[in-house]
Parts: sequence; C-alpha cells; structure tokens
Amino acid sequence: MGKGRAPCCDKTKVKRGPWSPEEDLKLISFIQKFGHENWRSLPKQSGLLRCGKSCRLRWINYLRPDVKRGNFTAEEEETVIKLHQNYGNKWSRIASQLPGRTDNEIKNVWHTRLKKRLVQSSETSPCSSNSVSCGKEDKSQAEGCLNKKISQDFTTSVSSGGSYNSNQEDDPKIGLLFKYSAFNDIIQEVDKPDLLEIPFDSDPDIWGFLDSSNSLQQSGANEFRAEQESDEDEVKKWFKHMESELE
DNA sequence: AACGACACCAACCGCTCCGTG
DNA sequence: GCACGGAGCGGTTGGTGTCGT
Repeated sequence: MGKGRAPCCDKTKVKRGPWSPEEDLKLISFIQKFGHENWRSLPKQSGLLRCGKSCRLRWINYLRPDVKRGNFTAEEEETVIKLHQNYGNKWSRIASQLPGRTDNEIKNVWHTRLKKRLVQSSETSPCSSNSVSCGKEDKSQAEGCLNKKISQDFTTSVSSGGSYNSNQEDDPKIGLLFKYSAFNDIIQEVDKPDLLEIPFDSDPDIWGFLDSSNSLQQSGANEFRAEQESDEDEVKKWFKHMESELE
C-alpha cells in the first residue's frame, strides 16, 4: 500500500501498558451503551486515553462478556491441537471453534504449553512408522513430525476418506465443538450495540474491583450463559454502580 | 532469604485484508 | 482500478509470578 501509513494514533498522547479497573469500566460502560462501531474514535468518545487498537484488543481478549477465563480443559487443549493441525497458525479461525476463548489466549496456550508438549512427546515416541526422520536437532522438524502423526490420528478418528467438516458430529470431541459452535450465534450478539446484557463472570479483576465496594455477586466462572436471561435487573444495578464508580 | 531461570499472559507492533470513495 | 483508512490477525515482547537452587 503505497506511501506507508500514518500511525493509528499519536503514541505520545495515549496511555500504554496494563489497563486499570477504571479504564476497563469506562470501556465496558461505553461499549454497552454505544457499541463499538468505530474503534478509532471510541477512545475519544469514551474519554479513554488509549489507542483504538488497544481498546479493541482489551475488549476482545479480556472484557468481552463471553470470554471464558481460566485454564484450558484437556478437551479444549486437544481441540486446539487438532484444529491447529487443520488450520495452522490461524488463531482466529481456531478461536472461532472454541467459544469463550480468544485467538490471543489460544496462541499463548499453544506457545507456552501445547507446542512444548507436542515436541516432548515426539521425542519420546518418534514417528518412525511413517518413515519420517524426526531429528532432535531441529525442534520444528520434530514438531512437524508429530503434527503429521496427530493429523493421521485425527483423520483416522474422523473416519477414513471423510472431510473434517462432513464428519464432525461422528466424533464425540468434534461433536463437542459443534455444541460450542451453537453458542457462537449468541455470543456474536454481544458485539451488537443495542444489546444491553452483561454477564457477571467475565473478568475477575473487574468483579473483584466491584465486589470491593459493592456486593454484586458474580456467578461461578464456569456456569454457562443459560442463566443470564434473567439478569436484566442485575445489569441495571451494575450500570448504576459503574456510573457511581466513575464519578 | 536471595537470586536466577523459567512459565505464563496481557499488550504492543506491524502487516494484510477489506470496504469505501 | 486505485488510494486510503479502519479492522483484524499473527508474531513478538515485556512484566510478573512461580519454582528450584
């Protein structure tokens, strides 16, 4: 794109680094009221001294109501491994199959845990069966080797000759993915400006912050969203509280 | 208790994609 | 068709917590 591009924001005039609870509240409050049609102008309108990109990232990776916090379950990890085998480093693609998990989170988990785990297990059980050399001197090679093995296992489990998509309901784990995916439609609603629904379990820090001055109870982190429909009163209370916090 | 190594994760950076005029 | 701007994505970094010595 031709002449290069202007930076997304004036870095000398925006705050950087970790977000404070107050900033989080401002962002949540603004998005709940007005949505996020335009990330670039959002900081200005909401009174945040942040780059639009930073706001977007914070919202998507942390504040979004449907973000699931906490450790990945074994099933989720396995799913990530399999999806990575299919999609490669398309984290957003993988994330779309794991509701509540963000691309950033999946990426982190992959780099910190799963990749290592794969390399380790490839070292203990070399995939000699398919005549691929798994030299220890090249970790990426080892990883590739293992991926190949997983791929085989995966395609086998999905059933021979069938594509991933056409057989996903046959595999219990893929079935699980499907169940997750069913929530996607609901989750995507969150991005719509006119929606006024705030689940109470998205961010421990925020809720801890809120709890410190109010007794708004957050529901358990792993309880799913079915109970949320009756939370409208809670939402109003929450807004009132947030507004008072911001004053 | 102090220190270093390692692990984890939030956030940033820069690039690409896509819509619009 | 082209230029531009905004959004999204993936790679990387830096801060912080944890563990081992």
